[in-house]
Amino acid sequence: MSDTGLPASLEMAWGLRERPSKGPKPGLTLDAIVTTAVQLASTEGLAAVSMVRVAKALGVSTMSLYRYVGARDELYILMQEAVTPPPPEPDPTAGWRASLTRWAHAQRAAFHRNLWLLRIPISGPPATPRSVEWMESGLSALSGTGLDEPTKLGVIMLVSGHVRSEAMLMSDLDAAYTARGLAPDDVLRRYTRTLAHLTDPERHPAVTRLLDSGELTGTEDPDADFEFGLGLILDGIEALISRGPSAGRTKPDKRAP
Amino acid sequence: MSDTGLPASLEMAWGLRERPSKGPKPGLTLDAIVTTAVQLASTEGLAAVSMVRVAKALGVSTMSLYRYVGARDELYILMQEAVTPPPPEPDPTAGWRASLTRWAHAQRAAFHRNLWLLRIPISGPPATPRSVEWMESGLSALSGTGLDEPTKLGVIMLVSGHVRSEAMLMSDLDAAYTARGLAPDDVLRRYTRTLAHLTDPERHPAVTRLLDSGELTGTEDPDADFEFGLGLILDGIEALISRGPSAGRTKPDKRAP
DNA sequence: CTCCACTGCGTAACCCATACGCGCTACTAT
DNA sequence: ATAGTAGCGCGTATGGGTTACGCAGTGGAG
Repeated sequence: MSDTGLPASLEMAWGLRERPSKGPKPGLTLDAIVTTAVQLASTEGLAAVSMVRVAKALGVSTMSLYRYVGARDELYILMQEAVTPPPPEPDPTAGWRASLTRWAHAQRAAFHRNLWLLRIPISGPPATPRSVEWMESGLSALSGTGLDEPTKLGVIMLVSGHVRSEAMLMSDLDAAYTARGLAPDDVLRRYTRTLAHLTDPERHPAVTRLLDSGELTGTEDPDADFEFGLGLILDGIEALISRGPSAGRTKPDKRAP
Repeated sequence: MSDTGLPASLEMAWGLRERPSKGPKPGLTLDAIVTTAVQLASTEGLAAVSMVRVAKALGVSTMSLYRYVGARDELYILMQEAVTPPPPEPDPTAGWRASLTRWAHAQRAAFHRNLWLLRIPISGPPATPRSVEWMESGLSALSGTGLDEPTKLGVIMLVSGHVRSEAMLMSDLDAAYTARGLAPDDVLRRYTRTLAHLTDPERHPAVTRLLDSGELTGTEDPDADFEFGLGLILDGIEALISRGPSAGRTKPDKRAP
């Protein structure tokens, strides 16, 4: 009946389960484990977060951790949950556009604060308290737009997809210059040079034009890039909304092929 | 001078390097290795592609592979390159919107054909022949729009970000139901039920409204979702273009803070 | 005909996740 | 009080992985 199908540690996160009070006093806390793992990820990247390393950092044996966490992937989810801040407070006076903009920026900030988040492989739909809070927050930013519910969902998924994309780019760049010992600018400069070597003005006229234009803002000014894309998306949403409340998403009624 | 900084196998992909003709005849080809790896990924997922497994499938020892490929990540890149089709032929009669739409669809199709592609961790900017071809193709779709070069780049990155996002969702869903033995629909149904259990109409009114609406098209009809998002983005681009050629991307001249 | 660049590969060092079961602890029900 | 038992930490073992290193042989270049 009330079986959520969720792992035990996640049910704890939802407050559905207490730690039992039977056996010997636990020497560890889920919190301590997750905090240590997060610290490790912040300083050495997600790849450094292995059960062995976390246990060593806590001064316990590897297998102890499995009393608290079902598997490594579960630990990853808990780490994500731990560093994800609550969504911004709703501002009833603000319109949908301002609200959604704030929502997107907050989400982006969270990713940028912990770039390793983007390295966590997603294994299923979000089922943590925080992720549902963010979903709630995003949806409610669109109340008053007259869009129907599934369309709202489509909109916030589009926006958060954009956020993820841009943050992923940052994460990649970060990984690239963490691997070698280079500065971010160096990586980009080196890349531009390499590209210039490899491209052929004949076969790649457009790329050549871009390189010749000098201003490779590609990833140089991430803020501007993000803002630019978000602006375009919001413009598209605006067009959708003003097209009338009934428009919604045209459900293509599949005719027989 | 002509040092690209690229790994040897990638330089081969660009045709910059021949296999030397000295020692004993190579018993393997890069092609054979990559093909085997791709096959393995298609049938058992990217996680099954280990040097050990690939070597075993080829009937050679593990270490032999390292004569052809510098590291596992390099093999991943070569796999990506191998399965990525060339971008669609440009159609000079088509406008930018049709061209870009075709471009996006082709890219999406490539991802959907090989969902494991999305599981490859990106470690740097794209530097393979195919990825440059796609870049070229995307940029040239926007010639005639009057946008300046960096803006064009921003636009195609936005679009391909959307493609990636949607495909990633598919890949996640796929991973979820490959892991357990469930059908895709079951995963979604189960998720909806779980979410309904966990959410509280008081704390999550908007999510509840969504769930009550019945039509959880969230990931149910991926095509429609993708089309919807792409349409919004293209609308945004259209607005940008018609705003005038000089508009470009407003470069925020950073005033002193 | 000699040289040596290049071949495949065996070995081994080093990571990792996790199943299983032991000895023990301390709460709960009697 | 006391027995029962759920829960604890952890040692051991299994089975996976990547990759450095160096050997013995090969065959084209000089």
